[in-house]
Amino acid sequence: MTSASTHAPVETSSIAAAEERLRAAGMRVSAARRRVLEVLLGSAEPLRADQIAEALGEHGDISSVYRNLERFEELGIVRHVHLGHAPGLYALNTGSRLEYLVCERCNRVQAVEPAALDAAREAVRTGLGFEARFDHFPLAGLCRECAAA
Amino acid sequence: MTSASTHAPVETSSIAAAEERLRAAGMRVSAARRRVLEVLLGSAEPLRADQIAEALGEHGDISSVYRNLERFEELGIVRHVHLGHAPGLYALNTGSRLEYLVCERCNRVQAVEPAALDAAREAVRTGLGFEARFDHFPLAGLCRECAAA
DNA sequence: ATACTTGCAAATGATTTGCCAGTGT
DNA sequence: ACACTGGCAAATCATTTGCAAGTAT
Repeated sequence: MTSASTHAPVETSSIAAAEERLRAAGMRVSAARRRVLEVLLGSAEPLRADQIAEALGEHGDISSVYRNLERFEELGIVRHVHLGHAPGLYALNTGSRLEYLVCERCNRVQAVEPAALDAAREAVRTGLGFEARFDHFPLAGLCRECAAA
Repeated sequence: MTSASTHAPVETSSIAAAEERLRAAGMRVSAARRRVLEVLLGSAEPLRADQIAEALGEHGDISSVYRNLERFEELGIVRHVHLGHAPGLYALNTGSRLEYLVCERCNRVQAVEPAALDAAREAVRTGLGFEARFDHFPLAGLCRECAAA
């Protein structure tokens, strides 16, 4: 693997691959960066920047966290989502990127495989020539329960 | 960004209706409120709170603008949209509510009639039991031009 | 050695809140 | 009169930036 491409998703759950990508980009592998990656890897769900900073302990500085998340994102190591009005949520960029539905009434978040929204995507593409994505900004509306009311 | 002051005839009907709603709710019809309504009525596109405050002139106070927009929204007189990362945009709540598409690459905003997204809405409803809405949070993705690249 | 990074403070942008004088009813 | 409002300052929340000291390579 000598690829110099920087935007292919990280196909691994290991930190080592991310570190290699950092070095390949001429960036340094610091303890703070390793810890951020560990925290993200250890979480089942996307996290807020302040949650990550807190998880880093006493030395968790939120501005450094934001800075590193931004750099990780430029390298394709990390992705973030905006669910409703809430602050951004960050996660490792694994191969399987989920898409999200958010209920505007109960605020419940539903994560689905992209295939679940392919029909809708196709409808938008054929109707408006627009390629819909629900992995950064979610699809908003009313969940089944709230729509009933 | 359209000029709020206009030489075109102002439709006072919707303002009058809004004022009536205010009175019905036990709220007062102040000069500041009337002016906010006039500014919104005079604009072809939704406006940011600071644009409204500026349009009010020297004594345009943004916190009052936010407070009044919030109250207007509770009464159904006004509604707001979040287009991408930008601040909220406010408009009078007319009968015809548009839905929005935002390109994540070029940030272009496309306003469409709800019918244009009915096929997509139907696909989401039948597939996931979710009632999609694109009038508060827009549909994000890539516009035709950006999708080509 | 020398960039790159960190941590802290301070700035920013959007929105909200506290307070009190002012005004609509 | 009286409660509701407006304006101003200050607070909040999420995020960004400046900078001096620290560290990876």
